Parts: sequence; C-alpha cells; structure tokens
Amino acid sequence: MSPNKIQVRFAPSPTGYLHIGGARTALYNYLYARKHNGKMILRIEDTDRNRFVEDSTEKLIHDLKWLGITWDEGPEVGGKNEPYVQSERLQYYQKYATNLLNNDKAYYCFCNKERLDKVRSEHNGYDGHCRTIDKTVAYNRVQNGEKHTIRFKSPRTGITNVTDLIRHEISIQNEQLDDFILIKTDGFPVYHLAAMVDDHLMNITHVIRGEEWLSSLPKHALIIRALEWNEPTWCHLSVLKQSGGKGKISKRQNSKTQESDKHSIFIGDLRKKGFHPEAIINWMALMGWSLDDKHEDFKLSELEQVFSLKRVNPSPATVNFEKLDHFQGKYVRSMSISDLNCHITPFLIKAGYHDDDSQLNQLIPLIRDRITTFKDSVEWIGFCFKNKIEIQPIDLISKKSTQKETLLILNNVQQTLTNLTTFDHISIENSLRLLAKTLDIKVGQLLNPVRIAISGQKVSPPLFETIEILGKNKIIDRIQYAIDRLNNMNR
RNA sequence: GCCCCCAUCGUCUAGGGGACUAGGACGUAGGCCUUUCAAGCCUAAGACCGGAGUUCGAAUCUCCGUGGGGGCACCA
Repeated sequence: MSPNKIQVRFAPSPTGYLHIGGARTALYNYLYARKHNGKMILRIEDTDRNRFVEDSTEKLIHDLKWLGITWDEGPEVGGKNEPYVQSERLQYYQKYATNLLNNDKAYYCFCNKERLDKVRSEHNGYDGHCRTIDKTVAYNRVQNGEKHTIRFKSPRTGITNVTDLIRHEISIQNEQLDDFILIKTDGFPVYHLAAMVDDHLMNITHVIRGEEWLSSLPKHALIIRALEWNEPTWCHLSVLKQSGGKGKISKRQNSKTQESDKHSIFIGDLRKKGFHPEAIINWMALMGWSLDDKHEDFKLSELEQVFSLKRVNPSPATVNFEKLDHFQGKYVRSMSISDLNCHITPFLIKAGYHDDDSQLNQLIPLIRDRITTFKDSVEWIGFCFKNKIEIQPIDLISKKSTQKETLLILNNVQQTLTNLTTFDHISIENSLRLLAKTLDIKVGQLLNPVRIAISGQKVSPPLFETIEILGKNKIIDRIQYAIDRLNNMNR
C-alpha cells in the first residue's frame, strides 16, 4: 500500500443502534475515501464490556449496508489489518502501554474508586498521586497481583496545539489535562489508547469523527506524540441537534421531539417507516456539508464524486425531518412503477392487504405524487384490496346536501356505471360529468359521496381511474352497500 | 464550576473585504391548475447576535460581550 493513500475508518461502539449522527459520520468517511480512491475500514470499539448490546454490531452492519455505505476492511469482510474488533486486539494495547511505561511516559496507578471519587471532588481530575511511586516498587506491587491501572503522564506545563481540518488551530493549556487512564483494571484499554493504537496500526490518514471527541483531542495528540507516530489529519464534525428541543441527538432519549409516528433518528426505524436510503443519504449529506448554492439533489454515487471535507460546516445542525420528507417525496416521484412496486409491496403485505400485482401497478401512477413514504401507500390504496368498505352513512352526505339528494346521486351513478359498455376511465369520466350536468349539480358534489362509497375515505386517488381499476362489479357492489346504509339510516 | 468549539431567514445553507437592495432549499402564506388530496408552476413574507476596533469600504478580519453546543469516567 502506498503510504500516501487515504485511509479512513468508521469506528462505532456496539452499545446501541445506528442513528443519523453515526450514519452521517460513516457517510462522510465513506465519501471521503471514495472521492480520493482511498479505503475505508469498519472497526468495532467494544472495550466497554458493561455497555455491550448483544445484536448491535449485526444491526449496525445491516443498517450501513442498507444505506449503501460499504467498506473495504471490517469484521465480516476481513482484510490485512485483522482483527477489526478491539476486544480481540488486547495484545497491541498492552504492548504500547508497556512501551509508554518503559519510556517513563506512563505509570502504574493503584488508587481505588473511593479515593478517586474524593480526589475528583477536590481536584480538577486526577491528582497524580501514584506518579511518584518508585518504578521498581510499583512493578513489584503489580507482580504481587495488586489491582492497578496504567495512566498517561500528561505534561504539567506548556500548551498543546492540534490542528483540525475544519476548525483550524486548537490549543489547550496542559495544566488542564490530568493523568488519564490508558489501561483499566480489567486489562482493557480506554478509548483514548485503543483508538490511537488502532489508527496507527491500520494506517489511518484522516480521522473523521464527531465533535464530542474534540475535547479529548489533545490527549490523543499527546499519546501519538509520546509514541512518536505520525499524526493523522483530524476532522471533527459538528454534532446534530434535536429537532424540537435542546441538545444533541442521542441514543438514549427518544420519544419526545425527535420521534413521531413518521420519523425517528434511527436508521432501522426510518427503514420500517418507509423511507428510501437515497433520500436519507441526500438529507444527511446536507446536514453540515454543501457543494454550493445551486445543487441540493444528490445520489450517493454523485456525492462520491463531489464530496469535500473542506466544505464541511463547523457549526452544529438541527435535525429537520420535514426536509427528509421533501427528499423522500422527490425521490419517490423519480422512481419507475416497477421500482415503486418493489418498495411498496412489503408494506401492503405487512398491513394485511392481499397484493394483486397488476392492479398495484395500475394504482401506482395514481399515488406517486401523493405519497412521501412507501408506507403511506397503505393509507392511499389499502381500500382497493379490502373486501368490504366500512362507512358511516352520515359521512356520505356532503355538508350542503341531504340524505335524499345523496341517494339520488348514488342511484344515478350506479345506474350510469351499470349501463356503461366500455369501462375505462375516459368513458366513466364522460358519463359521470354528463350525469352531473343532467342532475344540475357540480361534478365535485356528485363525486363526493361516490368517493366515500368506494374508498371509505374523504380523500382518495383520482376517482375515475380508481373506478376503472377496481372494475365494474366491485364498484357497483360498493355503491349498492352505500345505498343500503343510507336507506337504513333512519331505522 | 472549569476547558473547548460554534454563531447569516423558523430550519439547512451560499458568501473568503467592494460583484449584497445578502442568493438558494425546506417550511409558511397567497395564487394558478383541479373530482378530493397531492404534485407542478407563479408570487410573497423572512436573516448577517451585540459592541468596539482595523479599513476609503466589513456578513466577511481582530478583540470583548452575549447566546448556543460539546466535554470534564477504570464510557465510547
């Protein structure tokens, strides 16, 4: 591998499911790698055994793939940097922790939790208590099996400067840093060590991650410098803020403002709610990045050509689900009938509607402009697949109309349709328009009760076409049922 | 409390000292179209957080406020 080759990684921890914050970070990594013919690695950071969530890695991989985000190396595909799960890489962390120990850049710490809690309330971080323990004494205590951690020896004075690609120079007074833990009592590394070791070993050239890491960036730089490694290019993406309230989106809090029947911050939920991955990608890409002031519609394949980290915006973005709807609607309208059929069918089946494929294909052009999510199709055309339409007779009667007039309309419509020899929407339209004229009422007035009778709904796809698709028998039956209901209304 | 980051319409953003009466998109309002609902098309309202500088000239550069966000673990 050429050393100049761009190599990035997405390194989630298996503590929950993929949401738009993580997905967007994965997306930017992916796009950057693709744009520069680099490679992307998926690495699982599972060094916290307490927060481990059983199926989250599989779900995460599934969600990423569903979005269209792929990687060159990772747990299920393998690669030359195996393994890709941190709990299987313990030897490396141990090795470099020892290295730091030997070079006097780290030390053993024997402080227990109680002391630490006490120190924290008095100090700003760890007080360096074990820093002065004689090296051989400390070594012997470790040999005797005493519980210990390994801490990094942070500089006490001076300033640490780090450069971030989208935030420029960041500096911190070293006195703000404490001697943080590298290796925990259980022998597992802490993120700061593990991530830096892996990034180095895996030749990561650009670390693209969330802003929540910005405050620990100096620690990371210090570790890398202590080990005398090359520093990657840092790129900290701003956080995504909740749509309604305050603060960043989070796996823990849901319901409230960021969840609704239609939306969710979780990729898996969005899938179940009937969104298309391309719509989600387009939406996420624009939360913090833009090409210019003219282009907003991007397919994943197009983003791969035009993405640039230099155009990533450092300020936090608020999640706006209405814009997701916009991209989704736009995407739907660009889809072919057969493609839409594939996406809609599972939702119809799940809703319990028998799916007649050829009929569905006829129906799709009628709803393409009306649905946003694929799941919306259930509400729009579910009635077509029902055996019986439940209606309240009162709903059949328009505001300004009467029971008598409605019955007259329905009877006439039924008769007209029965007499039709060619049952196509043009003939249906012509005959019903003529009927309205004959009855001296507006077309809308005529169609309202018919719409309810046929669909059971106040809104429906265009009626003439719907009547044609459902067929004469079904239509006549439904109108008859409505007439019966109206007649029995007063009894 | 301490540290760090950020700051243009309600939201996402364009903007790199003069091309800014600040552009686009979503949303909102009105209109056209119309069998309902959409879609589509047209129109409108809507922002440079505040104050000092620097400069002939600041949305753009600097500083100070203010506001928002993130982080201060043997979590990532």
